[in-house]
Amino acid sequence: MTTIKKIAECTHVSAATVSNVLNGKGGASEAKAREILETAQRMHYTPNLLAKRLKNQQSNTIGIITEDLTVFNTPEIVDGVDAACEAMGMEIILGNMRLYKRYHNDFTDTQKHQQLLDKMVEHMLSHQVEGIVYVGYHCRKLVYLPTRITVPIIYAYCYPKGQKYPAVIYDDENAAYNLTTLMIQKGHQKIGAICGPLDSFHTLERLKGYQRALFENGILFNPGLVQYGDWTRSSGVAAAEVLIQTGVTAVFAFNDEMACGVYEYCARHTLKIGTDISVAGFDNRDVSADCTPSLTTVNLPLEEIGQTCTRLLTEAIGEKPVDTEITRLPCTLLERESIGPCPNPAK
Amino acid sequence: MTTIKKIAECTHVSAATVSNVLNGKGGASEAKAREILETAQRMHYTPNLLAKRLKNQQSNTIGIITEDLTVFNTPEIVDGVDAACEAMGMEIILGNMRLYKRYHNDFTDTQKHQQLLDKMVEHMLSHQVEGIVYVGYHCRKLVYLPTRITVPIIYAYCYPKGQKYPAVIYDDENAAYNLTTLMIQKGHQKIGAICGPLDSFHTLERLKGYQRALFENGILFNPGLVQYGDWTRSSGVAAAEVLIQTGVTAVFAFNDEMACGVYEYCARHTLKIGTDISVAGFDNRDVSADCTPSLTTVNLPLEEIGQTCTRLLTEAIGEKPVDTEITRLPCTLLERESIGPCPNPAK
DNA sequence: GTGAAAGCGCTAACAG
DNA sequence: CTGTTAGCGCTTTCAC
Repeated sequence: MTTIKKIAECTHVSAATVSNVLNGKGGASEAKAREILETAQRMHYTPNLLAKRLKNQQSNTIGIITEDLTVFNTPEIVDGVDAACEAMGMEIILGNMRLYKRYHNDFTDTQKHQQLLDKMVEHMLSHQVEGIVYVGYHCRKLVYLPTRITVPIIYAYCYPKGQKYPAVIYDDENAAYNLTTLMIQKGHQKIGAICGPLDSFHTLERLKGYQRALFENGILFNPGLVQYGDWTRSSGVAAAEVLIQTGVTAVFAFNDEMACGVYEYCARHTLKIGTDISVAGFDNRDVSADCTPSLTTVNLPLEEIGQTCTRLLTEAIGEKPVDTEITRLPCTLLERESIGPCPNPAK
Repeated sequence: MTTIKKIAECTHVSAATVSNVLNGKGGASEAKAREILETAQRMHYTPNLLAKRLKNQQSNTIGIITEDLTVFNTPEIVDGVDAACEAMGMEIILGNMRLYKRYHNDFTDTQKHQQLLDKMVEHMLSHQVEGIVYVGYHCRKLVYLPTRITVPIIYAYCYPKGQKYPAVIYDDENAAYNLTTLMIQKGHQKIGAICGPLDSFHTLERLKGYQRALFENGILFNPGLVQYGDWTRSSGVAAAEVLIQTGVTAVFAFNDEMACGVYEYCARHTLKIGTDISVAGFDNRDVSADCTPSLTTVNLPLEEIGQTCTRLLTEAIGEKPVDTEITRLPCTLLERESIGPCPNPAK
């Protein structure tokens, strides 16, 4: 381990001078400075961040707590936080609770979660983090919150009960509204919807957007055109079966997997997607770009969520007044091939 | 910030004693000890890890460098490393190079990569990591390696040129061999293969496994039954078209996406998968479980790769003799519904 | 049992 | 321009 002290010895100056030079603080003769720099290089000096931070009393680090890193949305969000941090010279430390792997969708054992979370927060605090980003693995109201936290925290892809802390999620409703509007613009009037479960936040929001688009275009909302799936492909197939028999010309599946189910149904019944029937999904999962015809879907601003969190967090760290609002980031419509004009525009 | 010193003041003992008690080192009267513990609790004492580690001269931390966190295999591997570390009281720090996002599949700009990597390693070293896991985003021979590294390093999902360092990958060949063997056991003799590009490590290995299975079962290898795709669904459709016309009864797609392409082709031509024709994929992507019929595929031991890396790394850190072998972890065959008996077992 | 002292690597304030 | 000193929070001898 090459230390400042060793360099000082070799160059016959004091540690302070070496420190100054290495940090570009000037205060050394041209010659000495060069000698020090060269020696540092030659001896492969690597500053010890632990010591530096201990001394400076600031870690320049924020903590990311993820509910589960292996769930599809999480890596992108972490990536966003990471990128933003890099850009502003901050660092991250990652704490993965592995909630999904441990408990799947069982969110009833609040106590266990609470315990895990508190341990995680404590751990982050031990690392002297200056703020924390909490990344949920699906959008929902969190019922457990850190018991004791001494730094700013911000929630991504979920939002805390009671709105005591800021949160960044995406705008489900407008995305669904835009997508439905696009279908209407293409001449579709009988548009089926394949929702997720009714108790899902996403279902509710997307349904609202769908309904608003219909309303604003003077189309009667027909509850018979709404089916409820469970986000799986097979539930999409089942819903498609029902919907297509009602004579819909377009189907809006609330996620890409269920949209694939619609594809499957159509393939079986030799309905040509984009011609005989239009289909849209949601989430922009890998498969949506790969299927044929490519699936029109909604891209989630995951990376932006991460970046926005970082920005808000650093503002909060900088003692700016924190507002505890929920920020909703817009999604982008990915118009691809699966939505075509209505085959029989005459109503 | 509650420090040991403050606790010492409050309890009228020295910092040394507080330290001893807090670390369960004994050397204090029952009464004093209890008082100290209580005070620490009450004042929400959180140990400062920076100071602790600086003093102890060991960080208990390993660094994970990922080529790109957002590529499908990476989070699982990171999760595996993380889990293993947690189990042995180690910590991780994550450094994401974002190679895929920055350059996509362009690995020609070696210099840039080299620079990024060196910066990353330097950064990790600054954090006093005791070892490094490098997570590639696809299996290949790495042409750039850290210029200077002073701690053990181990490669996951890729392997370094010249084999100077240990690596952990998975066993493509045996997985393909097992899968092909399964098809043969079900009576299939004309088995088509849809490979990835010929210059891919995965293609080569899997092809070897496929060929070995044929050979061991006395089936002539017919090059006409091998098609080359580019891992995308649409290339799977195209390959299926060719293969199925040759009269194959089973198709082994070298990834799930291309297998989905086969599904699509079959749906269009009303071929029933698992009955009229058997299909298998590789990778166990989400879609494979969701499609109908569910796709028989190969599960990649991603988490195990992470765990194995951690184990090997900690051994290396413990000064155990390091061997620089490539460890190949077995994949598991996920037998689902898409492979059925051969429709006309008479050859 | 308990505490004083020294020091991990680094920086900041101040003196020369 | 350069060095001395002190100290960040913690632990570890080694005396008492």
